[in-house]
Amino acid sequence: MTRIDDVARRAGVSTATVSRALRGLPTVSPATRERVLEAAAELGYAASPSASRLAGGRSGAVAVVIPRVTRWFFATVVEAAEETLHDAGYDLLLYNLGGREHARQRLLHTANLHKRVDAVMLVATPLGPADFVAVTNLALPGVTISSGTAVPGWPRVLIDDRAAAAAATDHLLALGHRQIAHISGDPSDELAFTTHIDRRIGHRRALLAAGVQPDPRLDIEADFTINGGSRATAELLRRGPLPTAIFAACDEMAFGAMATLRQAGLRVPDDISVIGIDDHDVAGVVGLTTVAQPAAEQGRIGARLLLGPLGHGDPADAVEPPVILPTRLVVRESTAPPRAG
Amino acid sequence: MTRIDDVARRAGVSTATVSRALRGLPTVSPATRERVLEAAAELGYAASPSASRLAGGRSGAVAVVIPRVTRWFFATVVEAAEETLHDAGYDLLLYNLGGREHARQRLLHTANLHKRVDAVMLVATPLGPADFVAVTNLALPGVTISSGTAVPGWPRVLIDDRAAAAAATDHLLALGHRQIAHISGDPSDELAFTTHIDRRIGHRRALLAAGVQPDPRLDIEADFTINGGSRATAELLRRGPLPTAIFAACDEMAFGAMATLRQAGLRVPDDISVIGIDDHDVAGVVGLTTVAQPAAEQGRIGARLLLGPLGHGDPADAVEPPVILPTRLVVRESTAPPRAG
DNA sequence: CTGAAAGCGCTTACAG
DNA sequence: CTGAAAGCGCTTACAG
Repeated sequence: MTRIDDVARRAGVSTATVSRALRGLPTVSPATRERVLEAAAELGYAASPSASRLAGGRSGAVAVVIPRVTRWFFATVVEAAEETLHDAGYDLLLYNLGGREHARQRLLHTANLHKRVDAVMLVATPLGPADFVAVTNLALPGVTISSGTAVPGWPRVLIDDRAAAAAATDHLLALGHRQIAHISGDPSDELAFTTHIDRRIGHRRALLAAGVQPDPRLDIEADFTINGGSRATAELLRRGPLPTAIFAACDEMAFGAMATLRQAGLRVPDDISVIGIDDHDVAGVVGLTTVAQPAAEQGRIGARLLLGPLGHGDPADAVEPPVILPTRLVVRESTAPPRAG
Repeated sequence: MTRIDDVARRAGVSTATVSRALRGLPTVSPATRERVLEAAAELGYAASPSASRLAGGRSGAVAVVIPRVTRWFFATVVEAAEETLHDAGYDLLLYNLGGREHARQRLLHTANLHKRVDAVMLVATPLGPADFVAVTNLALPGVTISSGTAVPGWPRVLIDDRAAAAAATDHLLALGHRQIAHISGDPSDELAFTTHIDRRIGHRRALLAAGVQPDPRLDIEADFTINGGSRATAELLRRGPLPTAIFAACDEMAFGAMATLRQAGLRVPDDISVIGIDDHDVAGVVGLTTVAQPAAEQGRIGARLLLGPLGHGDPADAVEPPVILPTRLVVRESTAPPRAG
């Protein structure tokens, strides 16, 4: 493998100069820089990230921590972040927690992370008090996406989950629905993964604002997957009373709800309306009405905010107040007024 | 940060011994090992991957290269591989090519990759002749998933794409269909991403075996996404003649087809049948008949085959002939006999 | 603007 | 079974 001294020899300079020239430091004469770049290109040289990290502290990699790549929102965030990061020359270490508590522990409470990466992107990752301390002690730049709690010094990118949920519920209310079921996360699971909590709050507020008393029997929890939405809906059907509409806290759960309703012989929206949040790629296919959120944009903006402190960003990207992205209601065919009677 | 000599001091041994004890080398007395492990635990020590890589050559990371995380198959493969890899103590570097040719070039033709990772997992990644040489020169262990061409010395995990496609077409033929459209990839795009080529071959062979002459007007290309499937189907409707069934080379394109048919006022399966390949999570939701392939298993097996050469695997996992996983027809509601008349 | 030298934190022969 | 020492390939003060 070509090393830095191969380049140095070829360019007739010291390794220190090669290092400086390649990293674009200003303290190199244009002529020298040219010669170095040429030699490096001819040799197909690229600095060893390990050696760079050891000597200089920069690893050239960013950790992206998500709950599950197989969920639409997270895959979309990762895809956008990946492109931004790689374009800036950073590698992406993917940590898919997958609901495994030990995976979260291992990641957060290990000295390893900050020896490996220059920055961290935390996507909807629950942070208990101990985790919070661990993350803070990381002393790494970071960004938080779709996360209720703020990490000191880290920018945040998110949507207004309460407003998004309220918009969904308001849509159903405006159609005349009063028996509206809500499928969301486990309400007792506080941690800092506040998405489902905020969505539930937005839903209830919208209900109360319209003079509708929330019915606990219509409030059911699931795990934000299609299967979870199916099971929750089956439980809803079993339990009674039958709502006239279902508001699922994410599109995937709404898909599950639609499937289960269909299997139960109920038509959407004739018998029951369904609405979600996300605007998943498939939403258009099944005609799901939803509150769209910009997932790719959250990943892209998050990555850019990370690059700032790493010296690769546009200073204009450096914001302190949270970046709150807009959502919008997308009406399709899964919602309609409740049946008369 | 705690370093190896902190642990050495605390355990009353040399750094060499700490290194050996922590990596489980046999040349350490049980008593000493115990003391070292204890000291390391108390200090929360974890070796710096960069230093390890530099000194010993192992980076503790694996590169996973995929076309697009946002597609079901790839997300599922990545999720399974991630779990297997992290459980073995390896980090996962994600390279999402995203159809960007420069991303592929940069990745494959850069000296960087093998300075960063210990092994490579290539998922459905096209390899031109030059790429092929580059990958071979990497001199890294690797595995290939869902890829037509073999890299010398790398195990392969895949399904029999021709058989899977033939199974789909056979199902339609058995129902009585004769005008069967096929939506797949660009037939002129050979590279080594042979998935769509093999699926088309399987389809045509099934047709011919049943005495049906393939109609070029019913053969249309798309990009394996939902939108691609929509557009292809719109084109099919425009072009005529209307087929009685559509076989999409992946479920996502089938979803797009279903959506477009619905918008065109055509009912599935009454007016037209649709079948896919994958068994995407959503397939059950929309009642799509499909040929299921085990995506997570491909990721899991691929990761295990990678761990073997890295000294972490079960030797029993070391196979040379390609691992060909079974597929199976899953009949749902999107296929039915063609309308009489 | 450039170079010589030290040092980053490990692992690996080499001795014993 | 254990340790002293060299070395992995860079970057960074420190000089000049």
